[in-house]
Amino acid sequence: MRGVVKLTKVLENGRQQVVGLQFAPDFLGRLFGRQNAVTAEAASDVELCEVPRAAFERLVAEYPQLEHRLFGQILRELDEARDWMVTLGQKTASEKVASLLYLIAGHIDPSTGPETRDSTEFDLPLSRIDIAEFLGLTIETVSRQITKLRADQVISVVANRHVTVPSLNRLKARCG
Amino acid sequence: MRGVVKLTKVLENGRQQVVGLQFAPDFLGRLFGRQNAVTAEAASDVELCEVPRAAFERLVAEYPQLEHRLFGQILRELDEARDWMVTLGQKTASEKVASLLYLIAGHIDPSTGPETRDSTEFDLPLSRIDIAEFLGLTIETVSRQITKLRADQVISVVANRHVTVPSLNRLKARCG
DNA sequence: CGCTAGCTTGATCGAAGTCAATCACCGTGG
DNA sequence: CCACGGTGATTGACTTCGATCAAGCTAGCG
Repeated sequence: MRGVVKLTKVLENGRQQVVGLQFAPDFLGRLFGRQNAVTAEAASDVELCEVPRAAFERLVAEYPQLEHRLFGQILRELDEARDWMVTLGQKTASEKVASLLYLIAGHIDPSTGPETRDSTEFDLPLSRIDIAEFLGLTIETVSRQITKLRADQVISVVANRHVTVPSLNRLKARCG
Repeated sequence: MRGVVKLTKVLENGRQQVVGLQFAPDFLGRLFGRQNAVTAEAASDVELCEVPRAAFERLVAEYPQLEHRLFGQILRELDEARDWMVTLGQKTASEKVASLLYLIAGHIDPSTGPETRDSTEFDLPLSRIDIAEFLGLTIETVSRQITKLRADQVISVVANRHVTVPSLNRLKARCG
């Protein structure tokens, strides 16, 4: 209902990768008892609506339209995962950081009104560690790239978490 | 029905990322006229069964069970995409190459019988360029890592394409 | 006050990228 | 049959980007 949840996977040796962010009001959970689960963790304060698995699955089985809507969301998640694969595989560190900021800016904004504004601001739901794990970088590299973006006036940051973007297009231009 | 298809995405500047491989007998195509498409390209000789979009969508709308099966496949693809994000984000070059070989070994094998064998062999459906684009590496790095895997007796390669894996477990151990 | 957690900054190192040469394999045409 | 060019893969020398190691800095809090 509110907030940001991060989905992560770990490798035996402790390396960890954030594989997705879910913003309200997405559905969260494994359908059809599938394995290979990810770990879900609140990244900000969250408020959520819990439904017992059995009841939910009965509901889904009974109303194909509900399944259809869930299908739509999963398809969107698949597209986002693939977009992110491009970012992870092909972009430089600074492009990665810019891309993540751009992604968050686009999703977190509660004012879903006339999205014509070029400037925006938001609170980062992720720590530097989370960001590094999402981007496949170290926190030091993330920090340096944020510093650089700040030096180039692409963003400004107060209290390490609150980000102001004077021009989303300028930020987008940094995404590669 | 037969063969391997690769799904790719490109970045304006020409950088390209393979975001998925589809092995027979997967369904291939965009459901529900979604945007944000990927490019599908045959990676080996393929044989496929084409269905007109309109007829197919009518069929899906009419038989929820069909939609349910497609849902299952997409869920699997999402899991695979997320697994691959971990590989792209956290693994070293040689782990990436080993992971790709392991992935292909697991999917391409037509003998879906008693999968207890620890050794296998197959023809790579991908060129070095494709592999590099899948892994977010350069062809030179891919080549060096393959050479190293060969030197360490984890695989042997003939004619650049035919790969023999004496021990899948040994290969898996190289995946990180 | 000092302590801790999270972030930034600097110095150095190493894995992978870049540039370039060579090789192996083919199909084509003289 | 063999020279020729073309494509894809390998190998080597060098460079670079991001990781690692190591201090500081800042803010919140007991």
